[in-house]
Amino acid sequence: MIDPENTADAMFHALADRTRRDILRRVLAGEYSISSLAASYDMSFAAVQKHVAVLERAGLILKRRSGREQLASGDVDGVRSVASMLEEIEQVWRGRIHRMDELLAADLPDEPTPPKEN
Amino acid sequence: MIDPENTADAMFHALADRTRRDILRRVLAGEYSISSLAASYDMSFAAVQKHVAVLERAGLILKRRSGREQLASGDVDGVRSVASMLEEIEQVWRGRIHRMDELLAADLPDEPTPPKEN
DNA sequence: GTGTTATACAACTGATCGGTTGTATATTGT
DNA sequence: ACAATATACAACCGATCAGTTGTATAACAC
Repeated sequence: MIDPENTADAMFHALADRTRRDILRRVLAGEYSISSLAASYDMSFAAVQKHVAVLERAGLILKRRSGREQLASGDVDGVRSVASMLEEIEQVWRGRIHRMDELLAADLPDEPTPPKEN
Repeated sequence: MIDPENTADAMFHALADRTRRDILRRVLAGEYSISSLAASYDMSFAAVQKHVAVLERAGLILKRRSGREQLASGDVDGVRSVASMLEEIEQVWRGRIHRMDELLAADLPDEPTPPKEN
């Protein structure tokens, strides 16, 4: 189950909810117990607990026990791995531009390439 | 409906499905009709059509009519705007580190940097 | 001990999702 | 004119989702 596509599914799904994105921002700024997080939202404790579980399963946050509290903190490496997935996707587009450049170079063999793109 | 949170919902949701991510990679590499895309997947034409519609609503692809065909191509600006959302989220974490540094600096008021000399 | 707080988890519900089939409407090729 | 192709869209279905309530357990405070 280390399939990167499954990981991508879980990460993008976790990010596709604004409450979860808000929780992620909070716990990236500092450690929060689930109760203190739950106090910030107009929904039950159990609902917030589920959101935290989704973020944890996606590898976007880490939990640490401290007595009876469960402290959550954002996992910046998880966020970065999502960013690198997007970079890979964008790289496909750069490949297209590159191929277009080569095609133009073949059609106009004597033209020094004008500066391109971005 | 220019709420950036709604946009984020739509974009992350669109990316949270591997078939849609695969379609996005294809149409970032070049223009494809919906039929030609549909031929690549083991599902009905209508299912692929729905995936393309989700990607289009999320602002990740553009469609262009050509006769009876609908040609889809990836919108790299959409992909980049998702990446910048992630950068903003990661920036929250950088803020935490920055505050931690300031706290350490306050505890050690005479050491601006930790040089190891002497 | 009692009572309160923090968490975990199961069961339920309405809404949305990802897929299907079927039908309708243009467009193209003959 | 006709048949084949490309798309659009509605209706349906099982699965998952996002929320709820309720119950159970463990760690504090007194």
